[in-house]
Amino acid sequence: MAKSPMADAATENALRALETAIAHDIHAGLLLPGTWLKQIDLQERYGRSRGDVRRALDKLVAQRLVQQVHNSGYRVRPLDPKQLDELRQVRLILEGAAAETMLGRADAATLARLRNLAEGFSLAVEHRSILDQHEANQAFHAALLELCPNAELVRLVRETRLRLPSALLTQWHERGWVEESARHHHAMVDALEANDREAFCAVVRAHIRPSSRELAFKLSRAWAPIVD
Amino acid sequence: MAKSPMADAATENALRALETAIAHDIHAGLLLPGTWLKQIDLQERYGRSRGDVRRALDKLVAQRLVQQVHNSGYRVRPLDPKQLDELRQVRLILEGAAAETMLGRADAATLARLRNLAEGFSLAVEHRSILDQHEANQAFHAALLELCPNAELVRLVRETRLRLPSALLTQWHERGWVEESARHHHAMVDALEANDREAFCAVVRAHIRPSSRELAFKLSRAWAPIVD
DNA sequence: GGAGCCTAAATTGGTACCAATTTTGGAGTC
DNA sequence: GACTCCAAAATTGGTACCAATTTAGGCTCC
Repeated sequence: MAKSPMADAATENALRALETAIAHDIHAGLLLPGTWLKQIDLQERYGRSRGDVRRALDKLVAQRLVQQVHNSGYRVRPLDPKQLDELRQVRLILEGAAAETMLGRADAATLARLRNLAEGFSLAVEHRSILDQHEANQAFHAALLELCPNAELVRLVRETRLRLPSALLTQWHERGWVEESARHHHAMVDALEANDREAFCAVVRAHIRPSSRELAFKLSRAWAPIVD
Repeated sequence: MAKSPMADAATENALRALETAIAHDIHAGLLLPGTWLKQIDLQERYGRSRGDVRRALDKLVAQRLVQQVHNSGYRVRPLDPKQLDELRQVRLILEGAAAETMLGRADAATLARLRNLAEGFSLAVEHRSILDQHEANQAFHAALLELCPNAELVRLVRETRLRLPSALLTQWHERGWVEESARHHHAMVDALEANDREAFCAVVRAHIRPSSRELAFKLSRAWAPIVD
């Protein structure tokens, strides 16, 4: 019988789906940093076999979103303040560099789509739940990243963003931050449309800027330091 | 009985060791891009159980050094020219940013050590095998990276470097390249000692500069494109 | 009443086995 | 002689089982 790409894609997607499902729940704040991820619980929660759960957890360990302790299992990785600050710096480096590559690459249709997504986030900020805001924000940034021609850079940006518990961060930030983020999004599209490199990069950097030091402290002081 | 950190470290190191052993053989050119990594072969070659081999290969897949094809197994990931060029750009971004953070951080002892390693590479270039040159080069850059205070950035730089088949690259480059690399190393230490930011960053960038386009073509044309 | 120890349950991690799929080798046919 | 088809061997990937370790609960002793 001939090869069956359908089945291949199905199993591959199934495994990837579990991986992203767990990651999503971590980002949504359902699984807090420090939580122990018992294999039996995950197996029931997501309706998968234990082997699948183990493989997915191993992937998440490789992504540094989850930590494995021998004979104790997997836990959501608690980030210490130093690490959060370092990741913020890495985001500045990577997303700043990615921004440089995006100018002059957006056609009218793309600009319209980005405007739509920016407006979607603005609306979510006003009327919807924090989770919806999170989704809208991710949608905008995903669309923005598609402008970057360097696929490897895009992958690194995505992975780095995935390592920060964004849902928790926005939730705990000062009130004005989400509104400012919405303004940033519109400013980014404006700068892209005007092909203004300086302005665009400045906004991208400002978008990452907020210091998460005191926040990181709140997030981390309850858990033991990481020793890997 | 009390916890046994020794045993933990042992098993952990054992797994990591296998992972790095395979990665090393890939970089050394013993396992060429496109080679199928049969689990039985690896199991015999490194004297490990099949489970260990599978876990190590999964790690390498996560590092994008190895590719997994369902029902066909694992193969050394063939890089296409576009990807090599993109990785070169990412190296410029990351190592350039890392260089910015290194200035004013090297004390006399560290400078002496770096000089020693730079000289070690120069000697290897003149008198030793390509494999030794590769080792000496890695030793110098590992020591240099220790100057960067951002651990996350250091990790990214290491991972990105590990994704380029350096042994093959240096082997096939034009004759003068290794000698120029050796000069670069000395120039880096000089700039660090003089605390000359401009010069240091310029050398770091020049060290990555060589275009690998025609080389990438040679490396990749024999194998099918990557479709993940 | 509280601390310490010991037993039992639960959880993890590794190994062995088995089914599914691909590949290899050979026989038969055009 | 070359191509096709079929069967056997080999390899992969998943599942189930089992040992090792940790954790929880209860009992005893101080």
